[in-house]
Amino acid sequence: MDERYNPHEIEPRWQRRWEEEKLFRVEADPGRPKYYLLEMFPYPSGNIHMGHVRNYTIGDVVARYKRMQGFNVLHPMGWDAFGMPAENAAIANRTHPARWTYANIDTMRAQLKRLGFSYDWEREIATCRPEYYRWEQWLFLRMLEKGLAFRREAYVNWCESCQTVLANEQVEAGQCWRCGRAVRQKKLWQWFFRITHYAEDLLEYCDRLPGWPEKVLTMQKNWIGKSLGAEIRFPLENGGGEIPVFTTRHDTVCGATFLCLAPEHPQVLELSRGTPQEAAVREFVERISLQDRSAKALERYEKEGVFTGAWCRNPVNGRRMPIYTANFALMDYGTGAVMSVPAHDQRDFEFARKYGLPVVIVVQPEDRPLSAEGLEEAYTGDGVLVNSGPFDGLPNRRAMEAIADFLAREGRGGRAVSFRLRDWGISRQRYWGAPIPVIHCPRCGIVPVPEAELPVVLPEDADLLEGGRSPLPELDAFRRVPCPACGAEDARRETDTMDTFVESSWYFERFCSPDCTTAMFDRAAVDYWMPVDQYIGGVEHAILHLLYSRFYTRVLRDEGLVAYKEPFTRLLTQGMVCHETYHCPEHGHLFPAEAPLEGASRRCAHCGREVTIGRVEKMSKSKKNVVDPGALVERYGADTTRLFCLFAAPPEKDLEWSEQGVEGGFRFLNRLWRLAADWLPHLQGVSPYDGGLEGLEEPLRGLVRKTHETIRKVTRDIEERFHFNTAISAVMELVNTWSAIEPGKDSSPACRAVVRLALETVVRLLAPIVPHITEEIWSALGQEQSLLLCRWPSYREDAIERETALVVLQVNGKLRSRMEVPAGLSEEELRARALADETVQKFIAGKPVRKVVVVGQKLVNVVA
RNA sequence: GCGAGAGUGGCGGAACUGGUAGACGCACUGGACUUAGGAUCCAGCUCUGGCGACAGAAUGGGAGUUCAAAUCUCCCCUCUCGCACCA
Repeated sequence: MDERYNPHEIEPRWQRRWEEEKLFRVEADPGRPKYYLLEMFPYPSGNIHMGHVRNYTIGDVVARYKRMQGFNVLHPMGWDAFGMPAENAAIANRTHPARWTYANIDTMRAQLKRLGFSYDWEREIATCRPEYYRWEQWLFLRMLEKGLAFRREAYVNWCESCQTVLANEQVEAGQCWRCGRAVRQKKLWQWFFRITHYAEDLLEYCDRLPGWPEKVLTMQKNWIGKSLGAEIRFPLENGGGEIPVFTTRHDTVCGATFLCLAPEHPQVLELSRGTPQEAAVREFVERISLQDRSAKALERYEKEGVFTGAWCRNPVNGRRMPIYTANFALMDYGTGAVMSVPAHDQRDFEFARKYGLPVVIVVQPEDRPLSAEGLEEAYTGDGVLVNSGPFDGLPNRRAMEAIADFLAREGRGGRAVSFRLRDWGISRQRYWGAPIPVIHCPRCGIVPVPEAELPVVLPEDADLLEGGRSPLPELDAFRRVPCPACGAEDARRETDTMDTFVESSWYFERFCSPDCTTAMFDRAAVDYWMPVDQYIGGVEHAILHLLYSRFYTRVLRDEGLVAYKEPFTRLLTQGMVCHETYHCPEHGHLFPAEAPLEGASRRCAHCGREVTIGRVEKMSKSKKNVVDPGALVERYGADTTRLFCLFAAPPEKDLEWSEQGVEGGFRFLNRLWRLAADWLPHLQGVSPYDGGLEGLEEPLRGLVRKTHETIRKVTRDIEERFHFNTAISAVMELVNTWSAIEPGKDSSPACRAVVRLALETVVRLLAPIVPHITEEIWSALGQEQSLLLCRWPSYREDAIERETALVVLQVNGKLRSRMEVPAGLSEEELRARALADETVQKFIAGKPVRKVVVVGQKLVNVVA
């Protein structure tokens, strides 16, 4: 072994060997227990960033660890390759999205390989390839047949700069999740997946996913947003018809004094027609629909509305109620109409006060009686019904039941459930996506592309148009097709493409049989590998990707294609990678390298001015607080990079990047290397010590014990909670203990055997974390087989037992002394020894001992 | 506003079911080796008082339960994340 630790020489060498010997390749093997470890596949944006490195390092450690535990581990990698950045880049660089994407994939694959991740590269997939998306199109047709895919005209979230529609899940605080531009409402014909069909099931199963973080499940539950309530239909005063309303407070129905319809509600314009209000309503509706979402969010407390000119009757007490249209009523939720009870709902209250509408109290709290005139805010608590005719005197909770029954009897409504979850809009007016396989025929309507004609290949010779518009609608070669049903020449192919979240909703199944040409996947392979045992990725996908995948899996199941309902048994959401931000008064945000440390402060490398050190924030290009993994690997190697990612914080927490911390990791590996090199000449041909503690003297005895204790600790830390940081520190402790023994000083066979055991253990425990340096030391020890094929070490109980115990002595709960006693003393014995202790005596100072608490072999507390 | 989570040395972070607070690492200080070292090795390192043994205080703040609280309960403060007119 070389004297110097040189990662740049050893790392590529081992990577080559792993690849040549195909050590990462796996096959389904029903005779062996499987473990499917998956990390969220990346969008091929051009370069691997620190977030990827962290995510994939965590995954790689688990994959390698499980492999050493004897599992048949599936650990694949691929590319979420469709999407808008490719189009933007294509325009900016005058290239084609496909060329840009494939070039990025090549770069990023090389970067991943350089980090030594144990992927089975023969299973690599890119979702933009027709062999992949043809099966997505195939399933789309099945969904179409079943009504799970459908088309309707709807108000959709429209992003002007992306020139496309966004799903509700893709709108964050009124802004586009991708570019940040304010989203506005636009009415368009769109394709949807009926995810609401599974709302109840998706919600229910949230409680059957014990391996998922509580936080993610809570987010999903809130997103699905089930509420129990009632539907109440309000008959219109003039002529027929009624307006259905969803409410969770049907107990307050007698306090409803007016109705509010969403401005987009189909009946709004109809109701106002011919009334003096017609013009005012039209103007209001127009104004509100032009408002974008963020403007609406900002004006959240500015309630406004207009009387439509129409009236309805309260179906319970017959009260005559004006119908308004109001900006706070959402077409998206419930029925798009609200019964307004100003006394018991804050929004309705504000609205009523603004427009001078009546307030009627129907729920009286027991402690303080309310009056309609004196009311300063809505009362939303419980109480007893008043002003409610036959329901007066009922506690409001019970009144809910009674009123629901009443409504059902009268044919005016009844119990109802409402979900917040909307159907998933999957149409994108984009080019770089999977084509939706249907044809519009003027005679036959929507005609599915015949299965034999799949895939509908995205034409790769198209050039993008100015503003990023999709070329597909103008590409006759693509768009003009004869109708498959009637042969009409003037049929037109659908030019919308699918949301890229569709591709990522089933890629984990495709990994099981990536080359399958006859179906989405090979059933036997999926039966063996799926579901994913451990999924790892960022929390940012807590709703979008994870909910869509759960939905898609249900579709596959109902199609009889898979046997399970949930795709991911365990989920780990890793924290973000953060870094300090640097800001120069003249040059703005600076990269870490542009703000070198000078003593305690930092100066701008361009102008020498002092740099303000900002808060620690998520690494982002715009703030320039990024560290390039490539540069890091070049400087320290892959092992150091991996080590620091794992050591700096437990995986679920945010990681604060620190140059000095990386340096520390590098130092540890150097130290391990040197120690190994120093000992190696003494360990040739020596077998590792395999006994218990008998017959060993200190310090060897201590080292053997520490070795076995470390195996136990590291195994638990990885197995139970993926706490690699504490696992690594345990190994560091073992190395510290070992390094106290000087090489060559004690040449006894026992010493050599014990040290060999310690070294081999360190190497095996660190193998999943820093695979290259450990392989190198392992082979220098004379081992011919790769560490990858080596089993995870196990510990001996009889090497961990201690013959003495350290017992802590407290007086009145305060630590006063300690004593070393032979292991296995009785409580009586411990109590006696504790009371006899000099320091304890001093602190009880003659006071009577009231109580003595003995805790195991660890602690005695004397209460005096 | 609603929901979830988190506050521990100069810093990142340890502390299993309440039982030695600060493992491990970084930074810092002193020393050794050295032409030199930002290399390596040894020692120290929560705060206050004391030469010292030692004593006192301390896990965001305040109360409480307990022989014993970073850990459990209640109130308050701060921060992060998610949802955001959801009827």
